[in-house]
Amino acid sequence: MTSTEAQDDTAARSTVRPTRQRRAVAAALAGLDDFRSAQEIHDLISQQGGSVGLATVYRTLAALAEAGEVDMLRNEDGEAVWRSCSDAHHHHLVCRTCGATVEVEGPAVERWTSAIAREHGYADLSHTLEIFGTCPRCV
Amino acid sequence: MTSTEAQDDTAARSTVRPTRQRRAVAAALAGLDDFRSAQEIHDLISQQGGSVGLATVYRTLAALAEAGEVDMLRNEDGEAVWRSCSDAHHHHLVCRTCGATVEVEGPAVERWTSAIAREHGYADLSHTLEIFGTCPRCV
DNA sequence: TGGCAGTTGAGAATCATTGTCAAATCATCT
DNA sequence: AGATGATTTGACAATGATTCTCAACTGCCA
Ligand SMILES: [Zn+2]
Ligand SMILES: [Zn+2]
Ligand SMILES: [Zn+2]
Ligand SMILES: [Zn+2]
Repeated sequence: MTSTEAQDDTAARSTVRPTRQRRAVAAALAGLDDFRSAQEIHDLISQQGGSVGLATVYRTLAALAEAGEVDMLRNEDGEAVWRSCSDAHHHHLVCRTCGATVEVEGPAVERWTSAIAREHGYADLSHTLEIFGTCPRCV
Repeated sequence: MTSTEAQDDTAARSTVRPTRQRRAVAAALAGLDDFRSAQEIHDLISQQGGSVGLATVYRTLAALAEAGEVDMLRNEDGEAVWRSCSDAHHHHLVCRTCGATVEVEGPAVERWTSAIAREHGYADLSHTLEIFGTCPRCV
């Protein structure tokens, strides 16, 4: 996950309805512990008898990520994958085979990145830090 | 950049010719200090009177990255961008506006990621760590 | 100079992601 | 309930980056 959060959203007036589709996506994510692509989440919902358009899955995932409800990162192939995580800022140790994830925290790393960036005069920071590997179950 | 390097390449017999196209791509990279997309590098070569097919630019960049000659990372939009860097393993502080880059090293971070991963039984590791921001010149 | 593996480029093909827009839903107010 | 207006959805088109295809071309070396 990145460290910058989109907060403003000038049109803070708009209602966000908890529709059947959005509940389905949220439920699918809640039932998972791994990072999954939009396509996989879409398929999962279908397999469970649900029916949500792929575009809606993308829109919902984007909204959830925007709201900080889920984390999105790009796997080694550049594809976006999502997962519902804890609230606190953290990073991930992800199995590149099955997506199994471990949330990790590194206060020292956070401080280090800020210091480095500031030192070089960079502002409006964000950072990505993900560890990929093969989990014990995937040999 | 990631920490794993592709080494084997079973067909280690193949010759790698220093063609006009490959030289053009290498030269373009040498004349840059920022991370750029394949398209940008392609355009740059064209502007300087050169002519190299976009597919060849992609192929050459992939080969150079494979050989460790250049670093490839994905910007916040998920696009792949390349840059010729120093040999040692390092990470980057990148301006999300102009691509201006500062190479950074963090031995402590390297140790930390390895420890965390090992601790959870993950093998065959690699990691990504990039810091994005707005450089001094881009306000 | 011939032969050939390695290379190239134009264009098609993939594929993830986003845009379009009419139809469907929902919330609210008579 | 019925009307009304905003929000949401989904089928499908459109993008855009990256890869694939394959016939033509080239660098190398006997
Ligand atoms: Zn696994
Ligand atoms: Zn962090
Ligand atoms: Zn800049
Ligand atoms: Zn590192």
